[in-house]
Amino acid sequence: MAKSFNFGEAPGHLIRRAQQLAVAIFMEETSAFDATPVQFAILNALMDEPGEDQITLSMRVAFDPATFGSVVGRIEAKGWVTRKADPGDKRRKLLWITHEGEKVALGMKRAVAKAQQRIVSPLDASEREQLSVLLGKLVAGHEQPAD
Amino acid sequence: MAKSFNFGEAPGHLIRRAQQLAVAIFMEETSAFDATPVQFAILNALMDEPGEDQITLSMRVAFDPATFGSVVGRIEAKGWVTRKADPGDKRRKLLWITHEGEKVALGMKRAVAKAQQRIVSPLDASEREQLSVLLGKLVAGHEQPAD
DNA sequence: TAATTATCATAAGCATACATACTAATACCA
DNA sequence: TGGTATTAGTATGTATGCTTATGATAATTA
Repeated sequence: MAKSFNFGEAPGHLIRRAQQLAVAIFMEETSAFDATPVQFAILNALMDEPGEDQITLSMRVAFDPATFGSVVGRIEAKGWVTRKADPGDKRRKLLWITHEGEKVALGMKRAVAKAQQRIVSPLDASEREQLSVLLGKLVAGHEQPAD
Repeated sequence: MAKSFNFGEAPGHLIRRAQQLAVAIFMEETSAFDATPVQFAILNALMDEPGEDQITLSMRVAFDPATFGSVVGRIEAKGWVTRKADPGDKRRKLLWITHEGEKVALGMKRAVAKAQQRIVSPLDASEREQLSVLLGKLVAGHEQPAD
């Protein structure tokens, strides 16, 4: 009986490794663009919901609100989004994707799709489906309950 | 046909969410200890392979070697590990877990095990097994090939 | 053996994450 | 309506994670 905990096969470790791979592949496929996964996700979400405020958007894409502001600051500096104060609630800042930002996001779509495919490429079609279902269930199962 | 990419169901996004959850649960379960997941993993690995050098160890636990040094610096400051220059190869620094560090790691074992269980708690036994197999295959499939 | 190349480690810079604290503004409630 | 609780956003500090650069040391090769 080993003293150490068998970390290598623990779900937490496997998930972390998978995350490492996913990010690396994403960056590789989208290297022609100057955007990180998080930045793409924000642009992408803003195409669906232009004019959304930061907090709502950060929750929709499951990002930490505190970090979110600085990320938005970076893509704002690149001219991809615009921040405007909400006239009705001066605390809120509403986000709009610019023409330029939309062009970037649309241009990245193909590369992102390919990255997603590459991530699961070691698995066959049936296994990919299983993995999605299992991860979906895992994530959903932790969302509601205060466990 | 939506303009945006459906990020929410993409494997990359699900993996990121799962990773968020896993870290959060880990931190919750081990909050009584002053160690992060990465720090625990290093201590844990050092119990199996005392006297290993940083590069070898960082690869064994799949961490970025560049970051690894600073993490080790932090746990060294806590008195949990010791760094000694390798007399045979002055480039290398060998790592040893201290008595104190071993006590911490052993003390955390139970909490870590519970965290790992909680992570997969939304799944039943068969699903947990499936997830491990699938993630294992995913990770292994990306290890060798220069794809 | 000298020159080249590879390796270990650290440093610096950028990009997440997350907790906490703080300001400003809004909502709610007695 | 006055006071309190919430909420949006930012700031701060800590901890990863990755890339690139650099220094020191080894290993290899011409």
